[in-house]
Amino acid sequence: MCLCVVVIENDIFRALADPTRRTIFEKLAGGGMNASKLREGMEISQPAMSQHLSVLRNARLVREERQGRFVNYEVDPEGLALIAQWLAKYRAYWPERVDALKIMLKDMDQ
Amino acid sequence: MCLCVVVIENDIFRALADPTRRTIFEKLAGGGMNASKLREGMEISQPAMSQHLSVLRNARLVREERQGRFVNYEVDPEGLALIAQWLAKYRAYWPERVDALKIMLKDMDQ
DNA sequence: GAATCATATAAGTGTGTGCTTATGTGTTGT
DNA sequence: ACAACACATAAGCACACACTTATATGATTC
Repeated sequence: MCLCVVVIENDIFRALADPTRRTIFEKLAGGGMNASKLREGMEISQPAMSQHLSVLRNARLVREERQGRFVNYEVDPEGLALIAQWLAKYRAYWPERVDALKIMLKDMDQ
Repeated sequence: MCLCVVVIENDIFRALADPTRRTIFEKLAGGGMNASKLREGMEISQPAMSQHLSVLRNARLVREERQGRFVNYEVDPEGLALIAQWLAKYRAYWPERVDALKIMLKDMDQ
């Protein structure tokens, strides 16, 4: 595995280690939106949100798109793919508890 | 989702956020072994290893089994299943980059 | 039962992380 | 041009984290 992937892998897991960032990511998974809208109902300062988004962006979990003076954020599949790739390395250990995985597979395999 | 899963989810991502712990986990994925053997070729102190294993154990990523005065460690599929479960929530975003996932699926679906 | 070995825990320390307040940058509207 | 707005960055601070050394626990061997 090349160095760059390992480095990003590190960024990904570190990004997801924070519960606030996981919440932000989950929110974005429901549909892209700008930073202000993300803050709604979250009790988080504007700089804090900006910093979290920066971390998620560096981890390829989120990507941005300028739209006028707003910046629209959305889930970046790249990061998720890298997690899946990491997880795939350990598939030998999956069969012991496949309930969640079965669902995952059924939805993918069409 | 129940609180306990969220808490463990947090433990999992925090555990994997450390590169040394990911290395330990990867080593164990190659086959269970005791803490002393894990240290071989790793340049890590005995207490540090013990602490890392404790974190991985709390995250359900690793489980222990006393064998005399040794403690054998091995991958706990529980943690991996929880990651897969977390990842499954975002499967809507997978199709955009499925190369790694395709492999994952092919190996599972038998 | 005393010495030894494998591992765990305790306490202390330097560094990283997530927050804060303050300010900078870039865009829209008047 | 300038005010208002959305967001980013800078600097500082409290706390978490990964390490260290020292010591404790628990199991084997002599």
